[in-house]
Amino acid sequence: MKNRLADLIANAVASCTQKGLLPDVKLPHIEIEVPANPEHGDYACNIAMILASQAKQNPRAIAKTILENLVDPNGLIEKAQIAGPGFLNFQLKDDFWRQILLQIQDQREKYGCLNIGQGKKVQVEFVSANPTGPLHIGHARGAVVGDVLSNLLQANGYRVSREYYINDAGNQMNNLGKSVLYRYREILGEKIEFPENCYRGDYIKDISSDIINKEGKRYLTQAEEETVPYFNAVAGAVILEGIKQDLKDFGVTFDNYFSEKELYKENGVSDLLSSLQKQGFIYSDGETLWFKTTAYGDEKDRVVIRKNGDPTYFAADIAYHRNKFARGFDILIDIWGADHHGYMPRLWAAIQALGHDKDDLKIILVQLVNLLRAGEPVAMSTRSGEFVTLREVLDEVGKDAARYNFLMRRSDSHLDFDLEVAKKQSNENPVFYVQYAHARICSIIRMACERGMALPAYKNMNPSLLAQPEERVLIKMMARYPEMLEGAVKSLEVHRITFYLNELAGVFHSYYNKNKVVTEDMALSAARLVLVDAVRIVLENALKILGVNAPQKM
RNA sequence: GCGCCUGUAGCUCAGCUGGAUAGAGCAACGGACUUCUAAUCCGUUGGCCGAGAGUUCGAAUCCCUCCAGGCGCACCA
Repeated sequence: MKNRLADLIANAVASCTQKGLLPDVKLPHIEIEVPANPEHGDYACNIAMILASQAKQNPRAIAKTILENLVDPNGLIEKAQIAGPGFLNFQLKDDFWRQILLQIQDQREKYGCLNIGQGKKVQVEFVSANPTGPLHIGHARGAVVGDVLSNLLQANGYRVSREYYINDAGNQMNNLGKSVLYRYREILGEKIEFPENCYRGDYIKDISSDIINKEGKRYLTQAEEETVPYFNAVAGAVILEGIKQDLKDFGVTFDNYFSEKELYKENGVSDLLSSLQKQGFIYSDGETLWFKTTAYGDEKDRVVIRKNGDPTYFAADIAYHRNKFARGFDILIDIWGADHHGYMPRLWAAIQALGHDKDDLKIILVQLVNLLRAGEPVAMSTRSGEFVTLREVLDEVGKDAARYNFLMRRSDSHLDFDLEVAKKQSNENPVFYVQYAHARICSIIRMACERGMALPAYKNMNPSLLAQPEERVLIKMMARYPEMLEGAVKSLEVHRITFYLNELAGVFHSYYNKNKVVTEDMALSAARLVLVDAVRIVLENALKILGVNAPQKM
């Protein structure tokens, strides 16, 4: 829609320059926007003001020249005028707007989706929580953002792979094994003092008891160095299974779980280091190996091999990202908790050293979640075991409300998540507002069927009966859907979908309260049924991207 | 001390990448169910866009300087 108008204007400007009415100016990107004030028409363009300084002419005069040379072969434009400092305001023909309905009915679940990605391969890595404990509410936000972003890109022409990186090779796994062992001993009667770095949650006890039930007390006598690695493996596997199950119930699935351990097995880290060494990015200070990340703007160089000979987490992470690129992805997207932001410059430095563009790796920071219960903050810490798990949130507020809540803010703004509010089935909870709109439309269509009015095909209704101003507003709102999706894809901002949905649902509810869809007037009813069904389709399409259910009844 | 994020209505937040008179939701107040679902709608109240200077036709948006809050600044992950 916007694009077709932009083309007309571009042609008009070109023809003006050709005729010498305008100096030969460089044509800037033509911005078409939807004016906030409906009196300013359906679309507005600021081109005349942009050109004013280059052309050294009064913007209103330029606007006039452009309008005089505007050719509209398909008759889109009802009215065009110059306003304010030099805006071009356009009102499109009603017929043109009504064609949107045809398009929606025609494309159904595909309506709104554009082939922006053109088949590019993109990998989205998210969650990637250490398997040392169940997922908590902080992980949940990243999970939803990653999942919805993947859905969004997939719907718009990208080939998307979702991946979870399992940090199963670091110290924290040892601490996990130890924690299980200490609980094991404790249950079997020993008195234990827990070190600082051990995990205290009840899930550790469960794993310990389970080992006792299956294998008895034989690990009491075995040397700790032998037991811990085994307990690591057992606990890691149990916890990872739990994580997968929680995610699945949250509507989040992955194409691939990538193990850090596997990376080492395949010499990914040592290969990486030797190749960086050849390129001259590695130097030694006698005890440790350093990576010259300052060569690409990092504030200081980073250690890759420690004094004790072990590679750092960073070394493994570079190897991991090299591995990702080697798998043929055109774009990598990492979704991180905002507390890791300090890590970005060094990773960007690393991928540039590997010969990639900084833009090939997009990093989305998701701010931490302040968990509240009835306005009171809830303290959380994985080590102490005091946290609200994703499981508990799912059980308490449900999948749809939880997901929607995480999508109502830009990901880089802090989010207050109040359990009491989220589980209320009331107007404080916007997810129901949107779902209700969908259910209402389904209900109308059901009612129409009962009265013997099956949903008519678009071609069998008379679109010019949709003459109410609210109907025009609804149609314009639906016409904006593809534009909104495009913006969300380009900015990688999924919250825009939620805001759009709230607005669309609002416009519909308002229409519903003012106009009756199914009446004695068969022709009018048919037209309105097609209209509201189009709204239903758009709601359903958008909710599907959010991974939120679109109910037939509420 | 350095870096990143945030600061917009009483509260929680949008603001389409520089546009026209800054918008929603919640809260408060007043109205609308004999009606296709009142989980809804209609109306009213509410603003020095943290502060100051700058860039230009035009700034909540961009540059600079402050102020406040959050988060980082490991041979942890």
